[in-house]
Amino acid sequence: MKSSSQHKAAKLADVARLAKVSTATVSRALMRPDKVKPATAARIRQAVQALGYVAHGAARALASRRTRTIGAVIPTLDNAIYANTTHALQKTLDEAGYTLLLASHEFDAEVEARVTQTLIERGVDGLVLLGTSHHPSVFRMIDSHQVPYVLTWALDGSRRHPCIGFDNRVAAVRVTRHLLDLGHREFAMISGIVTGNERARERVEGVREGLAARGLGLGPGRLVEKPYTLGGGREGMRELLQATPRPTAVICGNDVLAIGALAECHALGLTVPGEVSLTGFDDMEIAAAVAPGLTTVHFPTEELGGYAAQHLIARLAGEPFEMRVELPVELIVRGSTAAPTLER
Amino acid sequence: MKSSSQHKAAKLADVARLAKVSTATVSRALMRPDKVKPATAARIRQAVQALGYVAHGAARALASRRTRTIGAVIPTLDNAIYANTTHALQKTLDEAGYTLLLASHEFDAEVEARVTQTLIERGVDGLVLLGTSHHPSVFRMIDSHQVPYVLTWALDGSRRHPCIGFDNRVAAVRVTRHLLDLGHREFAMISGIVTGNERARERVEGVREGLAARGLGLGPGRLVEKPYTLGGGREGMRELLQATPRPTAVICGNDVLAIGALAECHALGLTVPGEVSLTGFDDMEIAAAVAPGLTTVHFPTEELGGYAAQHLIARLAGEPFEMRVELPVELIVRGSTAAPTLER
DNA sequence: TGTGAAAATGAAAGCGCTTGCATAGTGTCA
DNA sequence: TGACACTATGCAAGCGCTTTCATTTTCACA
Repeated sequence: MKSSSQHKAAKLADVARLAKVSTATVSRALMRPDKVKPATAARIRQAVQALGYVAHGAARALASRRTRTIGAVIPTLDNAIYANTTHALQKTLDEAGYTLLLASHEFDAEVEARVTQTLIERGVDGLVLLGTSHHPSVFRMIDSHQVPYVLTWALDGSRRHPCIGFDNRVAAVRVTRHLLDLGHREFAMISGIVTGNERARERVEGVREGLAARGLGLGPGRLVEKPYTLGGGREGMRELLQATPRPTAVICGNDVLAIGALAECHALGLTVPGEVSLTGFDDMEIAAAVAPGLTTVHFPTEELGGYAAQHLIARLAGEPFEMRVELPVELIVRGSTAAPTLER
Repeated sequence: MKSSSQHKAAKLADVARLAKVSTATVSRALMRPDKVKPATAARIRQAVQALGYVAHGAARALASRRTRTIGAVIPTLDNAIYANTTHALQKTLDEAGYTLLLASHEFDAEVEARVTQTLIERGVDGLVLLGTSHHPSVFRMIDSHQVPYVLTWALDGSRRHPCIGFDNRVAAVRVTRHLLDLGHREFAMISGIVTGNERARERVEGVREGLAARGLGLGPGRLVEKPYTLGGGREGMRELLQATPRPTAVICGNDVLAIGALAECHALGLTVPGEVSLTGFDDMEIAAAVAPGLTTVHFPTEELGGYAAQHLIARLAGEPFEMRVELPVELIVRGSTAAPTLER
């Protein structure tokens, strides 16, 4: 805690000198220990220890032309559901010796393009993108720098991009059918903002499709778009309640919106599921803790993170990889949905 | 989307050739445009555009000995409260041309030391650490590499480290006093895991201090330690309810624990605040949305992120900086606390 | 139009590491 | 014990950029 402060950080040459070998050998001892005689390796390890040597990442990256860094661009940190995926991603990468470089863009396509450029500039070896819709310059940059990448959370319709994700449309169909089967006929939806977010869009489409199959639809004033916040959910609920006849089933674009909507129902003295049934998507931990429990769709988000990491790790190691992986989704029925009270 | 795929990424020399200037001039045009004649700069800009040139970060870092990267080590991504801070941090850094390198350790001190080393290896220009307790090797590495850093969320008692944070102890005293003033005498606490987490520890100390001032204390069986999850809160609540007399006021280590505890009360048919008053810390968005609203302590977490960024930006620019900034906390009283029902 | 100072540019030396190739050391088998 | 096949190490050439220093241009003013 004192001596070291004076000196500048040790470099490879210092270690080499102390261990009485060349820098080449030290480098090898650090990168592929099996290429070095055990005795030498031990001597080097000692020197590293003694000097507190830490490799200079930039120099290493420049010389080896790899950074052992993977970049991930996510919409926002402020959503536990991405946190799950990101955590699994980080963990799996870490175990393989890669570092995760994380960037978020708060649902702004321009910002996304900028941070992606920054990541490429930082020399990431691979890139994890969330969703399938991206600023054209994103794909252009990826293409011109030949950065291996994988799209996540959604499935690429064009089948041109490697992807690992869920079928959000099917998930929405399933929720809708559940409500239809309970007897609901008056539907409404609080969607997330669909601009540049095909996950949100597909969920709306799925609901429409599910309804259409029974000759129903989402009439005017029956679909509102709100940011993925509790406030958005409350506001959305308030707006939907203007319409007559009042919807008996409100499908929310994710659990956060649904819990906001639930809070608003409580505030308004509207019983759930008595007067209105509510559903979400994502199955966050809190969906089970609120009262009543939230009917929602479970997405294996951690698995997703692990798979995304494995995909890139395999690719970077020159191994074969899947172009398209679809993960299963599951409807979770809890207390927030029930048959509508027939009183008309 | 086609031509570029063939070539390898353009480098500085290619731009220089196309613009008919030296690499030095291109570099200057990119770094300090004012040092280059406008006409030349325009020509260079054009060449950059035409080639889709993106600077090689590692080379740049190696030559300039700065990465314009700041590292942040946070306990977990899976907590909206850190997401707030992190987002503000990222935003402020971004505006100053810095990139945030984020790492989490899931409350494991060994992992924290490892990721910190990785960040230093990656050559971060500065480091943001969360909390004041860290593995000794963390400070050793920081010290030997002379990395400017700042501790956040808590205030360093030793006054040796630059820090920006809150007085968690005082926050806890305030909550305790509020409950005492309502007339509570039977207290219990669900704390977060205190090992290596002085924020959690200080909150416990604050509660003890607040109680001691009125001649009370936290008896055996009245303090449980749980991880910061909803499940932790539920479990904690269940355990505390074993004791007799039953506590009338339960102080939770953060809002997540409190909401878990609230859910458990609902499940057990225990009314809040009728039979038991509940409080949290952090004032997450959801604290206002649950029913009843959660009494908690608000911490200006976004401000914290902004300040931390500014601190490092100033320092790296050679400007003066504050060694210690304390941010104010505020008690937010909502519906989850009330006077105890006197029935003994 | 000539002069000197300031502005703009270029040449070249690294930044700290990896890695291909050459060389030295080690062990094996006849 | 000598020759051969490895294995372990060293040498030195970059990786793509920034930056110092020297040189050339430019421009204001006389």
